[in-house]
Order: sequence, then C-alpha cells, then structure tokens
Amino acid sequence: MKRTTYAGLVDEQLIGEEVVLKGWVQKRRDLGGLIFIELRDREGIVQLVFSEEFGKDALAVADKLRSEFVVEAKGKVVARDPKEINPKMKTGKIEVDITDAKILATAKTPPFYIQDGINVSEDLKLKYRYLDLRRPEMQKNILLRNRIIQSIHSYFDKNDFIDIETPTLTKSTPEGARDYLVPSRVYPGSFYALPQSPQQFKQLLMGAGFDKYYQIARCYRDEDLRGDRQPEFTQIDMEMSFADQEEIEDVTEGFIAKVMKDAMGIDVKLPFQRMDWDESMARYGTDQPDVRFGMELKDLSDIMKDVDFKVFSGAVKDGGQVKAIAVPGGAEKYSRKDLDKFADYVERFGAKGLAWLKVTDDGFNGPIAKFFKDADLREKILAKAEAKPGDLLLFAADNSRVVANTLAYLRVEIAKEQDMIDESKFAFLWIVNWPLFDWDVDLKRYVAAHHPFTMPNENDVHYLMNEGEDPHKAYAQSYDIILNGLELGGGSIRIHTRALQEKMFEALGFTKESAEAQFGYFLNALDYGFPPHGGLAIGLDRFVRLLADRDNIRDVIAFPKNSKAVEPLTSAPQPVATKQLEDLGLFVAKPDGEK
RNA sequence: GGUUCGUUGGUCUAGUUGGUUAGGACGCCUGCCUGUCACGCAGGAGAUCACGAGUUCGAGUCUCGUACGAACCGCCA
Repeated sequence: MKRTTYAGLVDEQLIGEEVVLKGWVQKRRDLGGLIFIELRDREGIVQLVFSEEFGKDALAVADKLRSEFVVEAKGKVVARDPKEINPKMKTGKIEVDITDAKILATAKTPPFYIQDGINVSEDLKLKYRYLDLRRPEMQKNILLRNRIIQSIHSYFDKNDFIDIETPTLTKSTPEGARDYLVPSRVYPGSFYALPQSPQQFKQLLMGAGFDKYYQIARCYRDEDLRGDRQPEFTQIDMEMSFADQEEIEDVTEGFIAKVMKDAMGIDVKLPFQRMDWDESMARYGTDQPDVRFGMELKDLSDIMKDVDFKVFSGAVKDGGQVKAIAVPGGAEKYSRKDLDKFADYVERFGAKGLAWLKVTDDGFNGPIAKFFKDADLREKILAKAEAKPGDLLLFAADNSRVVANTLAYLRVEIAKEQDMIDESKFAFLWIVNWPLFDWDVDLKRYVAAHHPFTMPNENDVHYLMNEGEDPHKAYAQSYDIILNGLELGGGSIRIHTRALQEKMFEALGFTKESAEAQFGYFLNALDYGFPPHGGLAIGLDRFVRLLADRDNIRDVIAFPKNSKAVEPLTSAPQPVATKQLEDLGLFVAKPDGEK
C-alpha cells in the first residue's frame, strides 16, 4: 500500500475518498467493539475508527496497537456527526473509517509522553532525542529551521551570491575563542583546528574574484556553553567585494525581510534603526539593547559629584559614574526585600550594592533619602532621571563597566517582571561605529573588538598609519545586528591592503615575526591585488530560536550537546583505543588522582 | 575555574520534629465496554529514595564527600 497523504493533511476536501496513511499511534481509545486510534505523522494527527462494520481484521489489528506503534491503515474519509466534532483538533471535523490495517513496527512504552508542553528533564529528552523530536512542537521547530534555510538559499541565489564551501580542517589562530583541535596522523604533534568561522577563507575568496559569497557554515568554539551557545553552531556567512557598509546592510536587511516573510508571514519595516555604539552604551548600558521598551539609563554624575552621600560623590571623583533608571510605579511594586535580592544579584557584575530611592509626592523614601532632602537637588534628580511620584529610582555608582552591566541587567529584568515588553514585536536594530579595540583587563593588552581584519573608520585610519599617534583611539567600520535585545550577528568592512593589516597586527601587540608566522599567508595574499570588501555573519541557531520563540537554542538543533558539551544520545566525547592514540602520536595525561 | 539549585516506581511529584506499610497523578498490564477525543469502570504490577561515608537505637529526611543535571558569573561575539 502506498501512502496517499499525511495524517495531518486529511481534511473535508477528502470526504468520501479512500486514503492510505502511515504513522505512529498517538493514542488508543478502546470502547470494546469500537476502537479510536489517533494517528500521528509529521503534519499532524487524525482520528482513525476501527469497527467490525468497516473491517473485522482491521479491528483485530487495532486491538493490538499501543502507543508509538508504527502502522499503515487504509480507509474512507467521512464527515463526523455534528455532535461528535472535536473543535480542539485541526482534523476534528472528519475521521477515517479503517478497512485494512497493518502493524509495521511495535514499540516499547516511551520514557516520556510524545506531546507538547511536557515537564521532563532536558537530560532525558536528549538521551532519547529521536523520541523528543517526534513531539509536534519539536517537529515544528525543525520544519521552521528548514523553511528559513530554504529562504536564505533562495535569496542569496537570486542576488547572484555564490555558495562556496570552506574547509573544516584548518589552521589554529591565536585570537578569539579556544579552538577545537584535530590531531594529524601524518604529522605527529601537529594539529588542524576546526574553524571558529570561515573568516579567512571568505576574504581569500574575495581576493580570488568571486565577488559575492555566502555559505551556511558550521563553526566550532571550545568555550563553556549557555542557553544560546553550543560548541558547534551554524552561521549564515556572507562577503561582498566593492561594497561599502551601507550596501552590506542593505543586502542583510533584504535577506532578513525575506526570511521574516517566508517563514513567519511578517512584513518587517525597512530600513532598520541604526544606533552608534557609544549611544547604545550610554542609553542602555549594553551593545545589544532591547529597544521594545524605554526605562533608559540616565547619567546623574554631574548632579551627584558634590552630594553628601559618599558612595555617589566618591564614585564620580574616582573617575566613575552615577547612573540611574526610573521604574514607573516601582515605589509600590518593589519591597525592600525585592531590592535586597537585586542587590545580591548585581554583585556578580562587581557592584558593591544597589542604591535606591522611592519617589513620593513630597520627597524621597528609602535608606539614603536623608542625603537628598534639599528641594533643589531633588528637582534636578527628578528632571534628569525623568522620574515622577510613585516611581522607583535604581542607582549604580562605580566605574563605567560595572554601572553599565548592573543597570542593563536591572532594566531588562524589571521590564520582564513588569510586562513592559511587547512580545509580539520584532525589533531589529543596527549597532554601528564600534571601537576598533577593546582593553582586555586580564590579558592587560588591547584586543580586536570585532576581529583583527576590521577596517578602521576612514577618518581614523591615520591613528594606525601615522607614527606617534594612538591607534587604539580608532573606531571601526563594523556593525552588529540586534533583534529584541539579542545579538543576531555582525560584520565589518575588512582591511584589504598589506600596509594597514600589518599596522593592525602591530597595534594588537604582534611582533613582525609573530604576525608573519600566524598570518603570513594572508599578508602575502594581500600583495596580489585584493578588492575592497566586507561582510557579515548571522547566528542561524539564535535567529531560528527567536522566531520559534524558544528559550534555548537546543530546541532548534536536531542533536545538540548538553550544558557540559556532552551529547547524551551517543555519549560523545569518549576515550579512544590506545591504538588510535598511538597512530596519532598522542599521549594522554591521566586526570589528577588516577594512577 | 566559581556561585546557586536539584537528584524519590517509566514520567512528574508529596514526604511533617529523624520513627513502624514511602503517598498521589499520569503512564503500563489484565478484564469489561459501539461514539470516544484528558474516554469510562474493575483489578494488578512497578522503588537499591543518585552513589559513598558519618551521626543515631533508628536516615528518603541531619552532616561531609563524590557523580550527574540545570541556570548564572568567568570565558565566548
């Protein structure tokens, strides 16, 4: 018997027709001489009816059916009696009277229900991922991911981009994340690295004259995991020659608009909002702001620099800042206990505490209110913080980094608690004009804010090229794209001349020799006529996750790793046979405590 | 590397001040049932309370350690 349609696609159009369906038993309801089976496949569920009057043998088969048995069934689609219609089911107006049925596979009782919204540990779901993936919500996520991928291919193909594969066995690089290494059998002691991104190769492809490149590329980073981070992940990677920042942003907006239309049926408004990095840090304390709500950070440093409250005035005098957010109506909503909890939490950002004031009709309330009795001062604070009676003012006073982290966290957390976010909105935003360098506190040196191939702003090139100027003052032609307060991806215009690229390495603390050793092949390539070029990469998993409205990217990846980078289904990683290690010339040190 | 929380039949969970037979729901098995759709009814099986040590007359419960899991910080664009 050949399948004629999917269970989930049987509808009123097919009434009177004979259909052959194949799928899994979702549910069996045995009423004796009458058995109902809910049959599930990737498109949905339909009710099958087994009774002696339709097929005696089929009824005997139905008697044996259990959850998750695989079954094929032939029967006639019929309209249900009006009083038997199930409005909760998409296929609830019809059912299939089964004349023939056959069990294709039996099944053990699954360790969890194959249905949406189950409350089961992530561990168990990952161990039986093939069962987890049978659940409709997971099927939906994976199908959505497919739709998005097809949409991306179609967009880039139509716009004359060329899909080119780049190696996954490549060279380790010192900058950025920790590499996954692959030992070489042919050269014992030497290693390939799995790419953190196809960055170098896509630039070389521009040098090769391919002009417009894209790839849906797997990338690998050996760092600890988070809800939105997996050790292997997928990037929508693209690069264009002879394009400036604006053209690359246009292409990106075009592809995002197409994906939103194809996968979600949503028309997004173009162009997206653009904001300078400096402004984003000042107003939101983060480079990935959620602009779906206000409650912005207000700088009160000037007002606070001479107040009696030493925590504030001292922070300003030490070169730091005092900033605040005003929580609308927060004076009532937040108790001292709630605020203590926030204070505990923000300690992890380095904050020494959390100062707050409740705004009343005639002054301030709270432990530090006594320092702010002066009416003039109060007016200044209220005006600057844009606060009114009934609001709660939350302050951070410290260096700019601690202040930003603390208030950025509180802003988002409180907005979530107070339902201030319109969840139906998709707020895309470009963050542009990044610093070219970042000071790394631990390494005590400058690192590339984006990566070492990023082009400085046209007007800042002199900081690098002229002797005696400070290269670290330069800003970059780089851009990140933010969706609902989460970084989707980013890119930059790249350096395409050897002279500037060498200066860049120099500014990052490379010696001529170390730059040559690490990136010599790339510097040499730049000698042979590279076009001006730039590009961008977007995290596919994160993008799909946001569109699927899930909390964790695991939900949009078929076989993800758990939070300890283990894949519970296969139990990878695993030790390997000594012979394999010998072939590779490897010797494994025993963990501490073992003999 | 660090912080916090967790681990009780297949699953989710209750478990009091440390006390006698570890309770419930769903699922599973058997039987009955021709209009169910969270089907119903009757009966039944199913637990090394993660592991190890300690305190105690007595530990699911208290203490310490270990393993595993989750979230977060560090790390990572």
